[in-house]
Amino acid sequence: MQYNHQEIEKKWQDEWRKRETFKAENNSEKPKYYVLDMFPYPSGAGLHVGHPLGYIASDIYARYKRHKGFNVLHPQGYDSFGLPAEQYAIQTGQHPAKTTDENIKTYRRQLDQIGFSFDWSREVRTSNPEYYKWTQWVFIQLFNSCYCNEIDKARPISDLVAVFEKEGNANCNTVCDEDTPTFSAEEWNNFSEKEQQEILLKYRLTFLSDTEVNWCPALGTVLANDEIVNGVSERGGHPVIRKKMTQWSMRISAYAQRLLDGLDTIDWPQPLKDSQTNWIGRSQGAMVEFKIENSESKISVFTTRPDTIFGVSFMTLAPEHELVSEITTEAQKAEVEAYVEATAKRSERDRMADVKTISGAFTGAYAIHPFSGEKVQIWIGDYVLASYGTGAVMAVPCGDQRDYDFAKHFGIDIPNIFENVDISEAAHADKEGTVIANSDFLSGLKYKKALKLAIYELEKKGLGYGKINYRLRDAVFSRQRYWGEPFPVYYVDGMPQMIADQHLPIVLPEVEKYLPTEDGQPPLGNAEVWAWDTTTNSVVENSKIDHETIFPLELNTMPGWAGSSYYFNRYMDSNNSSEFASKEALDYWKQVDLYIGGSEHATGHLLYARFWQKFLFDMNLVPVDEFAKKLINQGMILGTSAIVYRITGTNKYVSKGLKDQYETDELRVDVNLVNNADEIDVEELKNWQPQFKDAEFLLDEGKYIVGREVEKMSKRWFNVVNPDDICEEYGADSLRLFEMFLGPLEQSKPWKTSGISGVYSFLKKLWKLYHSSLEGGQVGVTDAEPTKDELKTLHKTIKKVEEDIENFSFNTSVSTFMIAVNELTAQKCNKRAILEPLLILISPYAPHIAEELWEKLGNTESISEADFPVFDEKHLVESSKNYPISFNGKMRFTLELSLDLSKEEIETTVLAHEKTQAQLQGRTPKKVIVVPGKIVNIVG
RNA sequence: GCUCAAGUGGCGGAAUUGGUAGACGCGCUGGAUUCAAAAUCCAGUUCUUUCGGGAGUGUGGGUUCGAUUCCCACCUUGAGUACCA
Repeated sequence: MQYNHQEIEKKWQDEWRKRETFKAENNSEKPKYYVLDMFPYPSGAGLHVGHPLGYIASDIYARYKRHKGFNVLHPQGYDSFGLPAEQYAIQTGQHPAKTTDENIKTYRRQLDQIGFSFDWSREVRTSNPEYYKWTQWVFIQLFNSCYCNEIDKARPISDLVAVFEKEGNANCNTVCDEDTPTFSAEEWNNFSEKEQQEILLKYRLTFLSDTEVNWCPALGTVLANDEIVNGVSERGGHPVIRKKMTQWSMRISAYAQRLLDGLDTIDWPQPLKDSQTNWIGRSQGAMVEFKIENSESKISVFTTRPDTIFGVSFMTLAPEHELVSEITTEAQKAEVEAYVEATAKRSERDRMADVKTISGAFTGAYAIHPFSGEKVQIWIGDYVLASYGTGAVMAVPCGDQRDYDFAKHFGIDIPNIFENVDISEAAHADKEGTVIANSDFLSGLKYKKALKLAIYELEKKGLGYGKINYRLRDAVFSRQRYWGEPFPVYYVDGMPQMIADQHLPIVLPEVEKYLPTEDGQPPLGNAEVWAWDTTTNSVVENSKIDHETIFPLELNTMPGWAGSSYYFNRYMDSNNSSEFASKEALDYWKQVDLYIGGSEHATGHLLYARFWQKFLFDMNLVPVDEFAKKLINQGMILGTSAIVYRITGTNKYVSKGLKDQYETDELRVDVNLVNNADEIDVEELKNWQPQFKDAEFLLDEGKYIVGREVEKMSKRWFNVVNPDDICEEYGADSLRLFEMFLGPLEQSKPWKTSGISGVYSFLKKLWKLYHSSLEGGQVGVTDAEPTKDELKTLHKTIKKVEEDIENFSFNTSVSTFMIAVNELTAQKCNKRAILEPLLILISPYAPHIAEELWEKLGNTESISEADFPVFDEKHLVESSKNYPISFNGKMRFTLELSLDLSKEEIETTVLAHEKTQAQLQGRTPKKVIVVPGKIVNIVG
């Protein structure tokens, strides 16, 4: 009987679906284990072989955990809001919901054919109203909360209102906007409703504000910082400019410290933690206030080096700083204005790319040094960023290279405040070991002491205070797009109002066009039925808006990361329509035990999701404040592009070996036309694209050999390999084994279809091993006692595979299986006691063939119900072993020694052997000393 | 620039409480089977050699009886980040 992967795989996929084999219950005697993949965005292109890598790994782990007696939750869903469906809609008029639905069907078919053990009864789709109802609900919870520094957690905004009514906000330690005014209880109570709402917006965890945003004109929308790469949009690579807009934001900065601290409690990859730490960017220092000569205004600066304050010889403001126009003197006005205008014109990208050119202008104004009272020039310069700290710096040219360069360039003084340090060539930025000099009360002190004393003196004199600054900005939450979650928000007199929970979801309205409106409104501005009737609590036609009972609804939608920031909680109880998950379900599953996904989400999804989880935890809505205990980043599978060489200016193509004889252009061609030996079928190529139809090909020994290039799998490089083709030809089990066999999970590696024949022939051998043990194709395994060698093979395999899975080294267990099958085939093993446990070991990796053979061995239950075999060391114990013997690390031989020899006996045996060796080689025997160790060590 | 990760045959990679480097697979070579091919099976495959051996895990040092593994310096590659005061 032949191994027919197509028949077997279809049979078991149907069977698993019918039997609901992988359905998880929300209560069980067994311990729980939650294995999650980052859910996919269902793109129109479908899956390529790179996508399932992480899913295969998590599936192996989930199946392994089931064998180990856990109640495993392993769900899957779709992150189905997103830009590509919307752009397709703009081009074709096709509703994004329809496109998305079709794409999901393709994804589901592709996922099913790989044989994943997902519990599909819990599927979520972020674009489903039943799902985004809860996204809107979380948004409302955030709106109704603020962050209290006193108890270091979020609390209801109503608590804050109570405080304001009683004592105003003077002593209120709650996170808020920097421009929040101070008021008394009396003032608060006298504020109008609108004024009160405006104040509260400065405290809410999601709030409206005029923010300078990253506006991408080509996409017609704003982008978050993590959606911008090298100054252009991550998607499409369009330029991004700064623009002021009224936007919803999330006050993630309130959680900066807890997001940092939480990293110590979770088992995530160090590089990922590092990049989150970097992104949050904590720096400890002080705020210092500088008075301005002949002015009421003051400049506050943030510095990490208050110990160097006596080295200040000038100050620099960002060109956008609000004091620039106020303090500039008549004489300098023209120069300063010209400079401000010039920098405004430069895009963010130019400014970033060009860090070497030093530019700036003197304002003519002077600040007063807080300690020495000396006059200090105030400059503006674009090396100071408006968006970090206060947008102003105290420049210490002797201690900071940028200040140094600026001072050198404009001929400003560079006072030296370090003992025995040469600053004629460059600034001295080292902290350790440096002694401060020429610094009044700080002179003679080292960095640590000087820092403390400087802050102490600043605070004592009321000139400043110690402060921790974070790079992490609040996250803009509004997108000018159609295909996203609508906000549950309407506007009364310009102030946002939340729609009550019981009226959710607010469903995305129909529009005729998916583009922004002509007057620049977001696409929802095209909707005709998009107003809120407060009497009926329903969405009604815009034409009815009267600003008395019927009000306009929010036109922006939520960003892509909204729906993905809590979905892991929703899976625990995804069909619950009255709560986002029941308390029982949340308390049972608690958090994700193993999360697998790409590292590209380090400062996006993974940071936002941690933020929401902490908020939900503060509000007692979830039981733990980190959503994923362990996380693994799977590497990317890269494509191996095929390149043909066209002789420049002609339609002639030369084989790779001949290309150096000509001047050629490189063109990528469909990788599927190339065979394992890098040879392309010229006839197929001619039919592939019209440009090759009449082309001439210069062959090398009758073959056209292509060049190869490893790069990201992408349609535009024609290097995409479709898993459908692989499953068709080799089967899902081969695909799964091969993807694991390619290399370490976390590493990026190129796909080369040629290698798959190895795992495919392994499966055929496995099939054969079981069939030669079955008499007449039926039951033939014997219940006879296995031999020592058979037991050794089995237990060695159990040990290795168990270790491999626990360490996520899935690549090496595939080798282990191959060795085991080869050994058992050689031993002609037909013992049930060996063959059954072996199948269980293999089943997480190659579940279909394992199920089929399991059934053939006479089992009626699914193999996924079987217990993982128990390793027994006694089968591996040997009586003797070959030991390496070395003399001075030079000469080596091996000697079989009994395991229970004493040290003296070993010495005698080795010496005897050495004597024989020496005699044979005609030399004098060396002295032998036994050095204790795992392996016997002998030194001459 | 800074942070992190990684450098092992023709290729993907294995081996790390320091102990026979190159498991396993691909590719390649030879053989068996076949009219032939595919498939399958067997043998070989780090380099070098005067067939005794010698060299060998990016480079140069160090620790050790012994280093792919530990330490120092350097080189290369990849990833992230970037005027963060």
